[in-house]
Amino acid sequence: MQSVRIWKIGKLAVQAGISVRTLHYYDEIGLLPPSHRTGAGHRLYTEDDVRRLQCIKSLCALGFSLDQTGGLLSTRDCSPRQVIEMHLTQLREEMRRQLKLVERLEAIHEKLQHEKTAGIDELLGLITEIEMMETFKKCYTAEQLDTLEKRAQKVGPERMQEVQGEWHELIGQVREQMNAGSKPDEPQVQELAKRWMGLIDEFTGGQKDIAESLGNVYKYDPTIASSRGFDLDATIMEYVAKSWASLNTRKE
Amino acid sequence: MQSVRIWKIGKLAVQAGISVRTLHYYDEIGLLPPSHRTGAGHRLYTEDDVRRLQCIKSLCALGFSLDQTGGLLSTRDCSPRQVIEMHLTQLREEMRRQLKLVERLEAIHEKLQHEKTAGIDELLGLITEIEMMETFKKCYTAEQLDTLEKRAQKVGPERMQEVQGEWHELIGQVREQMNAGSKPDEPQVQELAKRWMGLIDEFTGGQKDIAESLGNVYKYDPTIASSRGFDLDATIMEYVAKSWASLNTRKE
DNA sequence: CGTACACCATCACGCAACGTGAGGTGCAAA
DNA sequence: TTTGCACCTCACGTTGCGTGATGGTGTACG
Repeated sequence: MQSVRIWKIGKLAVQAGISVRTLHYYDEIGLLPPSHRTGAGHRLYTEDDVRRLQCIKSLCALGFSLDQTGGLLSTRDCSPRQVIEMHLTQLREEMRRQLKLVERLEAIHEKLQHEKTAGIDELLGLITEIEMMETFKKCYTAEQLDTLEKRAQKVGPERMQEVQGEWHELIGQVREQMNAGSKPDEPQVQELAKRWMGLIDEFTGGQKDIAESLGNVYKYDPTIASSRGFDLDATIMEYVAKSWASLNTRKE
Repeated sequence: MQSVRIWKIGKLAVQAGISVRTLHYYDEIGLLPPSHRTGAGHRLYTEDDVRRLQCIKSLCALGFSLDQTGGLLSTRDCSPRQVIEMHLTQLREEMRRQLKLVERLEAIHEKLQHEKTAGIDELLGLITEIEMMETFKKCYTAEQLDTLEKRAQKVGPERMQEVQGEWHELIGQVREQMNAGSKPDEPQVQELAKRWMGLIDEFTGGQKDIAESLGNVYKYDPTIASSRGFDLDATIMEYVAKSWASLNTRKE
């Protein structure tokens, strides 16, 4: 109603639908310092401040961090197009992760319906089972999947988890050798390669086609490996393959 | 290879693919205290500890917090079914939010392609515009939407934002009166009702059908109001409606 | 036997975005 | 003058660790 409109912090908080503490915080980090203060130190916000706050709220509602928001509001010239695109791809990535989680949980939930017992141990068995199947599902035929499932049930979830630990260890050791500059045909590397192939054998029940498919999975989509927690890439797999080959050629 | 297998913290970290600090932390919060320590205080993990760690990793991978994970692992009897379901619904909720964000950003991104200028002000105009349209899109006919869009362009984004602030203020004042026990036909409440209807008028360009639809939006889906940042529910709207009605009956 | 070096230990601060008091003013009504 | 509300400035708590700082251990090697 007056020519100059001024808000104290409480009113502004109500008007913007946020808390006083939030405004304190925005002041603290320099995102929205009030244009004026009273003699007693009370914050006084002008219309410009209010507009800035609206902007901040909008950008935050789009998922930007306060830091990014501040950046967007300060750069007068630079086009926000790129920022938006980056943010968008990032969000989509996040969504994919979420979707995977939900799918996993749904699978577990469904399996839980069939099982009568609902102890924590069964739950964990199901979880490892589903994690495994999920990894393979993309590349195997139904028949192969069936074989793998039987195999997994035979060795049991504990051994599966143990094996996972051994993989981590083994991969670490191989990477060490690689970084140390060891050649693939040196004996200590060949030793690692033997353990490597041994694990694969146990895993696949010695069926070559399955082992090969497994190799392809990791070869053509390294993201799967990292999603399973493995620090694995094409160079390592090639290194081990060479080492294994050097073993076999000598034997012949 | 030996009958009793013991891991020190570094080995276990490598084997599990996590950091030493993480194991320190899990010990600190009591989630995974090692079964033994050496005389010098070095942590010694047994096979049981390793299994527990695998469980923890699995549950975390499913999106449970460390707290929830600890709970799941400690409750031997209670069925985890409910926990899973709760978590699942929560995750789905989260996904819906994410999806909304992505859609909004996509809309903004598309609009940015058409606009030549890419300053921050235009961006903010687009954002408010899209937020508005999104609210309405669910309940209006194409014709009404068109009217609303023209209306929004006419008043401009700044005024739209200002109005939003006034809404917050107004809603707060009405809620105050309600909580204070004021009757709808008391003059100060009627004053608020007048402002309320004035805002709606400005908003809708005075078209009754649009205003009515708007009322229905908020009446039948209060979640929309809260997603727009309004602390609005059916009781408040009824209260204002009564107050407005009391004004009009007196006039006649 | 000493020493070099990797590994282990315990603090303790930092991050994001505030929530939640605690303890002390400013200002207007009763 | 007292009450009471709105405001102020610390300052600690949240989650899941990362990243040093500083100092003790354990073992392999000369």
